[in-house]
Amino acid sequence: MTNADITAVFDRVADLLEFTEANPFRIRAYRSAARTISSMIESLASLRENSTRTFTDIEGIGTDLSHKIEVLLETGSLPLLEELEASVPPGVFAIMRVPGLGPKKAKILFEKLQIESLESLENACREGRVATVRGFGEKTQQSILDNMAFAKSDQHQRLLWEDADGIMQDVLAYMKKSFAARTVEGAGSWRRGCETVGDLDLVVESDDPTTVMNHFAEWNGTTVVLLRGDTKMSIRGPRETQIDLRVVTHDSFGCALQYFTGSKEHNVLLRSRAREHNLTLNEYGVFDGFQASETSVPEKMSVNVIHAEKGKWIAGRTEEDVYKAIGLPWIPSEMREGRSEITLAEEGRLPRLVELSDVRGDLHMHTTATDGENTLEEMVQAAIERKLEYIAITDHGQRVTMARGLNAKRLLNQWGEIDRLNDSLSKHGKPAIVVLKGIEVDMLEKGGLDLPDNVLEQADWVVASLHYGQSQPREKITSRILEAISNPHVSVIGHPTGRLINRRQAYDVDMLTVIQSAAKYGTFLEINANPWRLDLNDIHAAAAQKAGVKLVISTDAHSTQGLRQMRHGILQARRASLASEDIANTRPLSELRTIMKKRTRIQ
DNA sequence: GCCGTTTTCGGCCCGACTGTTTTCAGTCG
Repeated sequence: MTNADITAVFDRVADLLEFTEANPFRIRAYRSAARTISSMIESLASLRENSTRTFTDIEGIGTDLSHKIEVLLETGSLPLLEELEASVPPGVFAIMRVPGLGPKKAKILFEKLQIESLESLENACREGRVATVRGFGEKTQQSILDNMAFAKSDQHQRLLWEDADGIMQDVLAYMKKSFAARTVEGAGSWRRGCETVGDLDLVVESDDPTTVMNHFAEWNGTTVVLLRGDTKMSIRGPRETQIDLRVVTHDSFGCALQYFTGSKEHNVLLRSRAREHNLTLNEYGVFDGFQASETSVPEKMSVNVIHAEKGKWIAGRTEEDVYKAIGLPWIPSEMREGRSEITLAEEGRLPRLVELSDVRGDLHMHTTATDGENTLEEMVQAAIERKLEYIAITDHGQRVTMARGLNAKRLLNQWGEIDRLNDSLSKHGKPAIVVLKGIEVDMLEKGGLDLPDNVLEQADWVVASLHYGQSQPREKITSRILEAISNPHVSVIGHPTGRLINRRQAYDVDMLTVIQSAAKYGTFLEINANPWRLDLNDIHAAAAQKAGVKLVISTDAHSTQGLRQMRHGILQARRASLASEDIANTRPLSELRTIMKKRTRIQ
């Protein structure tokens, strides 16, 4: 069983436990363990065989879950899961896809009306039977019918960050036009720079929530208002995306932004930490004591204070204030995943994360010589306009026949063109840009590369990628990649796992071994900035950095527009807690060449 | 089900909104 299999089992157990009135903290324990395991780079199976560590050394795994992992690795199944599957009717999970129906209501509907599919639920609503059940009413019945089409649709894939960003920029620009809105910020997984985004979150500072919410309702992207209270409102917007708005006062803005940025796990840790300091943290502020009196809350907060907190208000205007109040420096939003960021912050070891402006070169792109849309000259011109100091032209090698991949003759011709281009660029002193002679070679199905070493040795930069035979077994794929890593002419492994977000799984590769080998040979690993790829992902990139591997963030641009995708790779690198010094293409070209020479000395 | 220098038992983050109640449970984030 792989880590992904065990993650799936624990998540499934948690889902099923929701129906059994189990202790919610027990459910949380399964979810938390699943999350931790899914973000481990080392497989549990190999940890069991090779390591001196035991499963209980893993945060959130105690004796019970440790034993269950043993059973899973040994037998491939878990008795608890089988018991639960037998006791929970299949089909209730479909019912929970209706907004507003959770495990409790789904269970009641099954027990009272024997409903276990969306179809039987729809019929029961049309016949008025749902409204007769205690705890349900006419409004709930109508709401279920209204949401039936949404629940039946399987178009609920999370948006790519790039697509979410398009919607976010539109709605931010629109909300900033509201005269009642003093500050408008996007939060949630968009602000954390996640690969994909489920819904969008907006936080607005204002003393006049009604006006702000009216403005929101009138946005031309709003298709339906899902709910609306005094300070909180949700709409469905473009591409069926839910957009949540919270309106808060000046004194609460930092806390609200922090809270709605998440992640949930980060917030739980932060609030626990606040309690340890005898403080309470919520979206309105940091308060002295667990429970205190209503009187000392600032008057400006009166709108929000009805249910609330009572203690002395200490902080909340900015995120910096909030973190400071609980004894921490501000933590960049991309790091807030509840992994190790709070410990790093505590110990003053937060890295200065890499920024787009640190990037000096782009080392993976295509031209019309293969499957690019723009010529060599156009790509170079676009790179100059983006103020890059160097680029590598890396068209496909000959194996990629669909892209008219280059054989040795055509490649050498292209390199001749690049030589002439560099000459003309440097005719009047220091060139605006240096163009490296590169190639994206293919790691062949049977092993080896699709161009010979005597050609590759003439290259400035070689990307090795795997495009064919992606369904080969783990050992075979891994050995193809290890062979390329040890090839002295290969500079970097391109999109090392091959996954396409929402479209194609990563091929099965032993990433721990790949990383260790890349560290040994000084071969770089790529963070491919294409928004469908983002490959390596944050977990792998962080593990690579820890192992001493240098990373390269590349656009893999197939057009001049594609060069703009660098920002996605930067976000991914920031999620991996990477600093500028971890990224090879933030170096001046002379330094990059030095790092590359170091690796040839290892041979 | 996990965790621990106040604890091996008794905690575990916190609040808005809705619909259904007649004071609150369920859902969601």
